[in-house]
Parts: sequence; C-alpha cells; structure tokens
Amino acid sequence: MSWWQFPCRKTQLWLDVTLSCGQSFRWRQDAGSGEWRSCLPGSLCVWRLKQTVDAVLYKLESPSEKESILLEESARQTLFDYFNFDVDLESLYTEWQRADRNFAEQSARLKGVRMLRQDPTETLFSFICSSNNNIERISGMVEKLCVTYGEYILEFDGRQYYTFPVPHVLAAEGVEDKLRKLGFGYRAKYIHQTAKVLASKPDGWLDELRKAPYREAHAELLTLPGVGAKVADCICLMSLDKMDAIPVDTHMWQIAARDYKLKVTNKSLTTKVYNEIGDHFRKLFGQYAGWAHSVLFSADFKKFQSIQVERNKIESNVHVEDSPVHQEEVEANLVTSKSAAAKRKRII
DNA sequence: CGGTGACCTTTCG
DNA sequence: CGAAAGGTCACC
Repeated sequence: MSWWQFPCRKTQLWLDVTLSCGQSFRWRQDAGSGEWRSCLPGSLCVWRLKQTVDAVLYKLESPSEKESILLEESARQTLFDYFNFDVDLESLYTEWQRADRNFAEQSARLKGVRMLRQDPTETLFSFICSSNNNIERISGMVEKLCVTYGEYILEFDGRQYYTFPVPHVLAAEGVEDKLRKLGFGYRAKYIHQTAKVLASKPDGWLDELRKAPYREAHAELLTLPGVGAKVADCICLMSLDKMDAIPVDTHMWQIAARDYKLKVTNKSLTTKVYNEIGDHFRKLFGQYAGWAHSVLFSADFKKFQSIQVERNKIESNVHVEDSPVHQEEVEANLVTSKSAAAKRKRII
C-alpha cells in the first residue's frame, strides 16, 4: 500500500519540531527514513508520518489485514483532529508578529510550531511525569507506562507498540510500588492516586472538561494529586481545547524576565507571579495565546538551536559565525540570560 | 498569601 | 559533587 497524503506547507505544520518540542512524549523518529511513528488513541495501529516541502504523508500499520480497514478518509479526519488543522497557523503567526517584536524575531526562525490536540488522559499522566524532569526521561517513563500497563498492538520495524493505559488499570493495587521500581520516583504515588480518583469519577469525566470554560477545567484538574497550576495548564492547552492556557514553567519564567522585562520574583514562582505572566501573554497574543507561548518555548529550547541554524543558513545563505560586530551588544544583553540565549542572539 | 524544603532519578557542568 | 530538569505538596 502506498502513502496517503494531504497538501501542507511547513509554515502550517513543521513535523520535526511539533512532534519533539515536549507536547507529546510518544513519537519516535526513525533515523534512516526520518519518518515519525507512534500510536494514536482510538486506533489499534501504528501511525507513520513524514513530510515533504508541500505535503504530509501518512500511512498505517495494523496487526492484521482485516483490521487495516481504517479508510483513508477516516485516517485523514483523525489526523486533522490531532493536528488541529481547522486552525490557520500562518494567520496566527502574522497576528502575533504584528503584536510583539520579540515574537517576530523568534518565530522567523521557527515556523510551523502547531499545538496538538491530544488525548486528555494520556496528557494528564504524561505531564504528571514531567515535574522536575527532562524530556528524555519523561519520554522513557511514558514508554514504560505503555509497555507495562498498555495493550499490545503490534511489532513494526523492530519496535513493539502499545496503547496508553486506561486509568482503571493504573488504579489497581501495587501500581505505585511497581512504578517506583521502574524509576518513576515520587511521581509513582501521584500517578496511582490520580488514577484512583479518575476511576471513581463518572465515565468520560476528564474528556467532558473540553466543554467547560478554561478556569473551571483548570480548577477541576487542580484537585488531582500531582497536578499543580503548570501541569493543569499543559492539560488544558494540549488536550482540552483551552487555547489561551499558558503553562508557566522555568523556561517561560526566564523568558518573561529576560525578553519581556516582567517584574518576576527571583527565587520561587509564586501563584501571583504565575498568573501575572500568563495574563501578560494572554493580553499580548489574545485568544490563541497558548499556541504563541509554545512557539516561544520551543524557540528557547537548546535542541532547536541547530535546526534553526541549518534553516537560517539555507534560507538566507549567510554564515552564522561572522558577526563579531554584535558581540558587545550581545554581552550587554546577557545580564540574566544564559549561553543558549547568547547563541540565539548571535545568529540574528 | 508568600516563603521554604523535601521529593526520585539522571545528566550535565 | 551540586544544580537543573517543562513542579507539587505540606507546613509555617
């Protein structure tokens, strides 16, 4: 079977960035082909994605011939939902660039950062794992959750794929101890306890929060063990359609201070400052402020420095090492910033 | 409310 | 060997 495809510019969706910027922790890129592979909720198969200059190509792998009857149109709809393709990202970028000079600078080198519309349960447990943690380890933990408690789907290209576990399974006796042994640390308890809370709620309780107003959904999420303001905002933004939810983590905290000169506390991120930072970006970017936040967050990320440089080289045909003129200016701006920011400024 | 320290584990400087 | 990694919670 050949690949299906739909037309898509990288300014609407840049797969490499969107699937690896810390929204979802389950996509893996094949080193050889460059294609992305994962499972999506609701379909017991492996999704394969890759991108050309003007299209996204997709293909499904199913356990048996019989079950591979997920038709092209159905698959297409699943992808359109997952990638929020009803939202015109190019228009939003234009809007945000006009509203904010800093965004204009950052986004010029990092287009196509699109918010995914993920499964709420998967997003909830994934981001409980995210506290005080790094993306690589989070990805490993999410993988362990699936392998240990998910449903086996199939093996493809030497890798075994599993569904994300349902809360009922994670609520079972002994899960906390097991997860601790698997290296989840203190998050083991949060996962187990939150699973028990979910299991006690009416079916579909979490998914229903998609219909609730942002503040209400956020408040409900805060009742779950291991879910604070930041994790709740991640769940709101990435799975509950709250496009103006702004997760304020250490990165956004630094960005707010460094690039937006917000008066933030030095030591700890208090509730007051947390809300002020979010409100600042909401006022600046409007209805889809959470999406804009994701661009700034990704642009600040070290792992995307090289990808940006490559892109810059190709598009402007200019070398990046030749700007000693700006060096002093860069140093002067470095009062609070780190080397990552210095590198970033150097290629402007 | 604001501030503080503990919490698991791994990696990085 | 301490700090940081997409924080949260309990307690003062």
